[in-house]
Amino acid sequence: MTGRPKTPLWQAIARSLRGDIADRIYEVGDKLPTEAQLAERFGVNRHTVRHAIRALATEGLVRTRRGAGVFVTAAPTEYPIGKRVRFHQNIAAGGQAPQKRIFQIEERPATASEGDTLMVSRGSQLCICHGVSLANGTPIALFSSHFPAERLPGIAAALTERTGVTEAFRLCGVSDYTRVSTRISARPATATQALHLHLEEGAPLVYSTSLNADGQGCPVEFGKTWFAGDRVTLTIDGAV
Amino acid sequence: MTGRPKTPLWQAIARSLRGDIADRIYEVGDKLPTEAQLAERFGVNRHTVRHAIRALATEGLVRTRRGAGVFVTAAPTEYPIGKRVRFHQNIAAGGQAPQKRIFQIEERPATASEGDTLMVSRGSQLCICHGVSLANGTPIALFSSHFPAERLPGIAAALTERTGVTEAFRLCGVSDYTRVSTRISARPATATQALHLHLEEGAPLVYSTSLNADGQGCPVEFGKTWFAGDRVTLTIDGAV
DNA sequence: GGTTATTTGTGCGTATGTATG
DNA sequence: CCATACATACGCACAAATAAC
Repeated sequence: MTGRPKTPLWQAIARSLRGDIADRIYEVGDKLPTEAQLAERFGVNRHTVRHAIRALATEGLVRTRRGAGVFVTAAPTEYPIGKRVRFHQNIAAGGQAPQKRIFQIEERPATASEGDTLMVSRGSQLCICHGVSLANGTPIALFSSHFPAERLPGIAAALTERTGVTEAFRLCGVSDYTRVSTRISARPATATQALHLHLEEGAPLVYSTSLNADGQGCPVEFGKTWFAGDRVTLTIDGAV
Repeated sequence: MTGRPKTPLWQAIARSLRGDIADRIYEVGDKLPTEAQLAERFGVNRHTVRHAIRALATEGLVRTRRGAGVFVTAAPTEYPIGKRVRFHQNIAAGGQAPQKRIFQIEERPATASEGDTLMVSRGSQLCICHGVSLANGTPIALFSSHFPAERLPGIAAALTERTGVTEAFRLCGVSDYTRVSTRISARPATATQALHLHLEEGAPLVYSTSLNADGQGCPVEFGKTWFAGDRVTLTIDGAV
């Protein structure tokens, strides 16, 4: 034959439909084309389309109603990236309930490269916060935030008391902060990452590193974030 | 034992080192820690580290010199995203040779959603350009650019003659254009995408959709881009 | 320029888990 | 159930190239 289609047809179709939902070709609440129409579009049997739709339904992306059709119930979370990136605001603005779960708060001296990015001397104490971000109860990202502990007295305690980073910063005397830079690439999920994000090992993640600074341009946070690739869309407004 | 490490140790180590290079923890030209040091850091035998390094060497990321050490020879391409995104300038600014290969130029009427984003009526003619972008000869991204043909007379011919989109626009009377919005997520590579990008099927891609408009804010291009996740890092300057 | 310590490259032996027949 | 083959992983020893003194 032509080649060998390693991926089953129904998976390819599910992926295609998933992409259409992520691209807002089908908005939340929209009715998908009928199974017969989809079967014709993809050139497959209706059973194959049904298999794909069943997969999307178990993922919670669509809901089927007998006699009515298939309806989009959820779409990837929009996550705006700009000068002011606030997790809670970002998620809440999309009409979803933001939530954070902290795994561990670690304190250790900075390595040379960590010190460079945060503009502190090597060996200066760091406070590192590992956890997961959720929207509407489903995990969307893993994060590990690096804070310069000596510049932010009491940051570790503030992070455990308050859920938001913004509030924790305020307790440490940082009234405002802005995003200096963001770097984005894609990585496969490790076994442990997949576990926490409820994904398969090797599933594509959006890996982002970011630097936040206070009003004087002094770095206050260096963050690494692993977004579940099919559950989040980072958006960048041209104006930023 | 604890769990079952499905992925081989040497692959996990290779991935970790690959990430460190992408994060610029080890810059191009830097010497990696010795095999003995890495073996101690990862808690494995030196042979296992060697296996990982061999994998990185075949990828062209590092080069080994007996008696001297292991040196970083390449790192992911930096691709700045901002108000003015120009492929050739982006790649050239990083000291790499930009190149483009066009697979097909297609002309067909716009669907309803395509018309919405490009602000043309449904059924209005579109010019769609499929191809691959390369840096230093290695493919880094697949793209399909959608142009409103009626707004840009002669765009199809201009795209075949000139390599750059910027020059093609100029031929059609668009002297300048800026990035209106960018949307980013991660997707696994399909079989055909993997083929063109020289990746494994399912490898993580950064999937980006973008909208460019002319000086009057009139959309002139809607683009979809699939970046090879481990070969590109999108960077967003806070100031843009 | 020669000596020495460091570092990669190579070889062999052992053990384990997994897939195949 | 057993034999075989293969990939993974560890341990030890030594050769060869490099760099530093």
